[in-house]
Amino acid sequence: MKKIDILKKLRSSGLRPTKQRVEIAKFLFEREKTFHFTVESLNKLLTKKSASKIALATIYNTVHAFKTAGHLSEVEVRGNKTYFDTNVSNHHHFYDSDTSELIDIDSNDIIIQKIPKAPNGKKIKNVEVFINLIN
Amino acid sequence: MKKIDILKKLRSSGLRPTKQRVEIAKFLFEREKTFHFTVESLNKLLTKKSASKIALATIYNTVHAFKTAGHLSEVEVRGNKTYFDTNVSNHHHFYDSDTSELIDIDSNDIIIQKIPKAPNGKKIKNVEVFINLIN
DNA sequence: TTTCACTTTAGAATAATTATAAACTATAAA
DNA sequence: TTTATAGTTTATAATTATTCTAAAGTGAAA
Ligand SMILES: [Mn+2]
Ligand SMILES: [Mn+2]
Ligand SMILES: [Zn+2]
Ligand SMILES: [Zn+2]
Repeated sequence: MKKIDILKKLRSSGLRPTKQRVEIAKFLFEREKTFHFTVESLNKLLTKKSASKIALATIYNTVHAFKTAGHLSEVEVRGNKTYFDTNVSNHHHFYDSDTSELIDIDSNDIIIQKIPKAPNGKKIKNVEVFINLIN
Repeated sequence: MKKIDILKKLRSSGLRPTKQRVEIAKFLFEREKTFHFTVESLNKLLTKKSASKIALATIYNTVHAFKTAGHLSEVEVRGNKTYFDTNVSNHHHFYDSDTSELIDIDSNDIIIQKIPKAPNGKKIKNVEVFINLIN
């Protein structure tokens, strides 16, 4: 994904391409592989990488704006930090509690044969599988 | 589960059956169905139910002691609160984000046909399935 | 009974996140 | 181009969940 696409991506979702947003978006979206992060880890990586310092509040604002726009998803893992994911398609995860690392599993790599029906009046929105790892 | 069993349960895991622990244990374990809760919700329910007030720190201490003893498990759900579960066997969950409610799914009610192999050097500890619900 | 390690407790401390409100800026209109 | 303004950033305060601390209290072994 090139810079022009980043600008398009932001503009098309009603987000002004500010210096900060472009920098964060380039960091998050100009990569081959899926990226899982917390706001804290993203902040550290951005501080290390770039010259200009972005306020922590801006990173929170931006990550939430990207999530609302559908450019990031939120993943639930153990712990009290919120994890975000550049993979917004339906997929599953390995979770290595040793390193607190998430690894994507393609939706097609897990097949569920039997599943209970949803309770009274509710519908199934989606199914998420977590495979917890140990050494 | 009767009071004598509660005392046995506590003693057998090296926990002195103090007034507070017995009260919390009775509240948590003397019920037919599985119970999912946060420390905050447990605190509210205990305050409402009982005459004697238990300090919040004690509820945190006790819940963690019970978890360490294997009498409670921790469930990961969306949000930044920690959820606990009186069901300590291997099982899955429906999650109703509308009510923030967890519902147990028996391990046998979900059959996974295809699963990817664990990454290099890692082993699969367990597989957790979350079925997210909508109205 | 006495003793003491274990436990409870109030309050302080920490960690993650959100709110506030003033300064700044992208961009549409003039 | 300037100007106007709604959107954005930022430092800092506030909030929320949880853990820490250290003093007072207590269960149970001796
Ligand atoms: Mn979490
Ligand atoms: Mn959680
Ligand atoms: Zn992912
Ligand atoms: Zn459960």
